[in-house]
Amino acid sequence: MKPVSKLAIVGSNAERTRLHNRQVVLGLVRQHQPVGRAEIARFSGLSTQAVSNITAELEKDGFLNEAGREVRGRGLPATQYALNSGGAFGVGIEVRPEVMFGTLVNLGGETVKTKRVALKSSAPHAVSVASRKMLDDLLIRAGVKHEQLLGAGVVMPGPFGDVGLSGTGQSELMDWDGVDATQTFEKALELPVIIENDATAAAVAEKVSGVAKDLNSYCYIYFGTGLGLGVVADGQVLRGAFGNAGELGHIVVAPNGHLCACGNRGCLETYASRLSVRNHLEKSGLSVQSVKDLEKLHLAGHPDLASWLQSAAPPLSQAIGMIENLFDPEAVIIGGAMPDNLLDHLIGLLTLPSGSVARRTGRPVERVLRGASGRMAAALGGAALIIHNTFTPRIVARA
Amino acid sequence: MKPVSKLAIVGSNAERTRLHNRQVVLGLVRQHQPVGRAEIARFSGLSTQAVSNITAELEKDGFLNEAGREVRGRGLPATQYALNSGGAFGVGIEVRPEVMFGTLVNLGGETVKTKRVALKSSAPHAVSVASRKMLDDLLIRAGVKHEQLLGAGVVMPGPFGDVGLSGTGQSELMDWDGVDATQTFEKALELPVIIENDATAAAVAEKVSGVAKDLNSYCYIYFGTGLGLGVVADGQVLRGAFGNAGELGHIVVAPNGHLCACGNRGCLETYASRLSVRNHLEKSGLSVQSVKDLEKLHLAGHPDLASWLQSAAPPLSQAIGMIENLFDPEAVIIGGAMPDNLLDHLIGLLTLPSGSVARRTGRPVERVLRGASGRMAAALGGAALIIHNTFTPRIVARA
DNA sequence: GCATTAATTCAAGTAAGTTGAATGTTCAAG
DNA sequence: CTTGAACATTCAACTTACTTGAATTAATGC
Repeated sequence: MKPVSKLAIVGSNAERTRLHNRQVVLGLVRQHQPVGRAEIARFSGLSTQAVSNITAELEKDGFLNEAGREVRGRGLPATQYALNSGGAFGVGIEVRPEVMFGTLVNLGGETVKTKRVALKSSAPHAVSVASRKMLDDLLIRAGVKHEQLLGAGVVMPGPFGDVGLSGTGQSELMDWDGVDATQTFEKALELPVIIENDATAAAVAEKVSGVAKDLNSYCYIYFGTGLGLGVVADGQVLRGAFGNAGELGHIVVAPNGHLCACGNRGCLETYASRLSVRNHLEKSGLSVQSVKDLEKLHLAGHPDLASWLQSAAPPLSQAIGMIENLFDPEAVIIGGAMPDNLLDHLIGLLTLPSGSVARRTGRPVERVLRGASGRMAAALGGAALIIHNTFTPRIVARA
Repeated sequence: MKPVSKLAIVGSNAERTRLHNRQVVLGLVRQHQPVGRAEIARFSGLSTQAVSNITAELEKDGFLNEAGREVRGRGLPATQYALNSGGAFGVGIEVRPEVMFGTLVNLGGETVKTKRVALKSSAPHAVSVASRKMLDDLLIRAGVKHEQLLGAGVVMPGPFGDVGLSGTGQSELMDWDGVDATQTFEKALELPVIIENDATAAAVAEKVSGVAKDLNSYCYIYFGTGLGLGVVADGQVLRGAFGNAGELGHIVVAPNGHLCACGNRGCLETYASRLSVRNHLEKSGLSVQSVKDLEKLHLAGHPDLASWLQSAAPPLSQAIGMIENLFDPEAVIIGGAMPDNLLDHLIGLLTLPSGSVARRTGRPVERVLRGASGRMAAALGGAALIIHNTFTPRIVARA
């Protein structure tokens, strides 16, 4: 097991200051583009001169482009700047036991190319070799050079480390125990790599190109193999001391409820998850394998699916109330490997508790939103993590 | 209602860099004292020269003291530095409807003086005037000058803003609606002020002078008027988008369970809180007002108290499992306005779920710890927030 | 036209960190 | 006992990146 994180915060210097300010400026341009430099200066608290220098550097590096001039009232019209979407890219890679997804996303958060590769083996060497192959293919098809990549976000099944959920029957990858995944992929891809779980990645995907664009604190309920929760608080990803935060599936919502594979009773996952739909439908002899299958059943208005929705909504509502009370987010997003219209239906059935800190007047957004990234959410999220990191300053620490 | 936080991250410059590095150095000294400058340089990544300059400045400002020399093997013995506990102080103020507590805490986290004042009125003007009076009294009794104060942490009953928990019968303060509490206290105390809720304050108190000294990610279950959760993640306090994160009391632990004042059923607060003990004991005609009363009953081994403990432990265990799964903390701390031995007893009765990400091998600390700050936790926490802020760099943002 | 307003650039100034050489101290080997 | 290696510290020169104030440019309004 990893030792308790001895988070050591690192000192700053001129170089790191510049890095921070580049991120600040880039983030402000993303948020307000097209925008002039004087305005960026006002937002950031930097001098116009500093902003000028930084934008010049960012333009030289291909992150920004001039975007006309804005004449508004008197004075010299501002030269406006906008993100140069095609200037840099992030790769997202989702590794599952039998398949791997890849996504190439540009600075603007737009998906440029995607790829799906079947995996013969989920062992480290096989996966990392396949990932590089996939990356090269994506780059060639998109006409993007390796130097334009900011990094890769790899989404792998958690929980990470030596934890107490091993009996949950989660389809973990083989032979990755004790392997430094970050290093393995960094070597194979020749890129900086971030390893993340699906829920967190999906959450960040919504920030970069989905419904969370204007949110800074929100939670994302992810229907994956299990049920995960991705948390973004004040723009920062919440990982927990051991990187396993957001294990929503094994929250107990009903003492003495359904028996869960983890040994406990009443886990949320036994009511609301892909596993639970599948089990529910199997009782009627229906075998559902893919998202498409579910979508068909839902469009056909199958009664067994409807009854599952009815049974899933209350526990999920309860969990959302809990999340609202604990995290006080601007919104809760629901998404993942489920058909959009099924999720919409489910959201419609929720009865959110009225006694929650989230029940305030004049909310700018709905309490519950449906994720916009569809079933590619995780892979897209991997790339989004990279993009997000280029825009978001954070305190530099080392283990 | 406050609008959705438009978190705007601010640019950095040489001055802010120095501020950051001062905090880094101060934090490292606190953690490793007594410690030499070369060692601080290694920990922080700064050059020895920079560390020398910064320690000199910190010594001049009264934050650090030389603390002898350490001879270890060859080479010039390092001049060691340690915190100058008496060099600076933080004030903590807990405001309750009828009473106010004050604490003066030094840089080392030690409580120097405390005071209790009855409040005739809980209206803004009366409270702020009384707070200044209390502060001045604390300073005189402790022989501390106003200039030595780093700031004040004021703990007030939440939830803040216009939220949906107003029907919970929580004893809120009068006439504070729409009042800018921070400004009110800053004016009265002539100090920088942080407003915080009791649970978060108590959590930080444990970091500064309690059982969380070596923890960076942990949660604190606070028995106050209600039941709150303070969360520290990677050394940073989690507040939520509207400052109301950690509303643990109204988490539903039993669908269709006890009716709660908030209108929902099965809230954790109806099982495990001071309110719930009081109600439980009232059924037998016992009236418990103070912590002392509870302590006496517990020492006497009163059967009704024992039965409450038995009934409170399972829902609380469930909640802790949930917290572990969602936040993945290094430990969960339990404390607040309850007798220590009662809490210890309660902790002994917990049956923590085995299927939790917290159930890992080789844990350096227990999963559940009892808070060390006793019933002054909140007021102490207010001061601790100030001290903590002196040691902890964070990304500067503005609304 | 001419004053006003505002963005931008220029040039000089400043704060703070880094680097490499010099200076003390201590231990250990000869 | 002397000498040199190992470290912590300091000194002085250097570098980076931000700030400041004046100059420049380009609109608007009268």
